[in-house]
Amino acid sequence: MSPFEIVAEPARRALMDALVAGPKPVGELSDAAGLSQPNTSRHLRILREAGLVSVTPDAQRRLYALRPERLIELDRWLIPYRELWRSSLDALERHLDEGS
Amino acid sequence: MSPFEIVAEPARRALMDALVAGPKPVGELSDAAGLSQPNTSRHLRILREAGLVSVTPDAQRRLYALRPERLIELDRWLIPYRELWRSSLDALERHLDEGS
DNA sequence: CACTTATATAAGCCTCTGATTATCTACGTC
DNA sequence: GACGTAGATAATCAGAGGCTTATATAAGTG
Repeated sequence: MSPFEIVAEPARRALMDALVAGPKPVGELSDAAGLSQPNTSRHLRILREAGLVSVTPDAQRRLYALRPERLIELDRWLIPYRELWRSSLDALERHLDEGS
Repeated sequence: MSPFEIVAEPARRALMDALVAGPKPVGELSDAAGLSQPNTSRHLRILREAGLVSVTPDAQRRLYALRPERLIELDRWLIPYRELWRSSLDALERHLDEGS
């Protein structure tokens, strides 16, 4: 599954956003993302298989952590578009500066 | 439809990629993206409704052009993750520099 | 005005995926 | 070793979305 598809799902973005602050067990992620426990596990599994999170067992809990490297692909795809919107924003700015 | 979902679809990324070079009519987009004509029209409609492309009639043709502004949302979402992978890449670099 | 080209829309099918409910496993505690 | 907690998995269901085929509109061309 491509990072694009992974990130398309709001539930998964919510989980990832909750992980930005640091590793968390499933229970906390479930609460933070407002997902049921099984659903949380399912999406975490998808994230894990896509290489976007890692797991380390901690007694009966599992600590999930972000592995953001695969998002670089997304970032690289954005590059040409970024330049486009920059130039259009620049144009707008110039337009405003002219006071016309 | 969120930009995340829009961009999740390979066919739509192909269309957008073809538009980076500049506006194009449907026929060229269809060829460039390797999509059937109706399918091309369908995805272009989705892109249009999401505000990612604009259309200007040109006789019996329709010229589609990129409107990349809405991708800014995607870019902003990436910011915290970008910092994470930067720091991990930096760590790797330091590690290699140490020659250990 | 018939014909062709360019594009849009409609209908239908099929697959994929997300959510829920219920169950199973593993670990810790008393 | 019974019980409670944390998490994973299975089964099922429902809905969304993609692709194709067929048809419609609209604008040029003879």
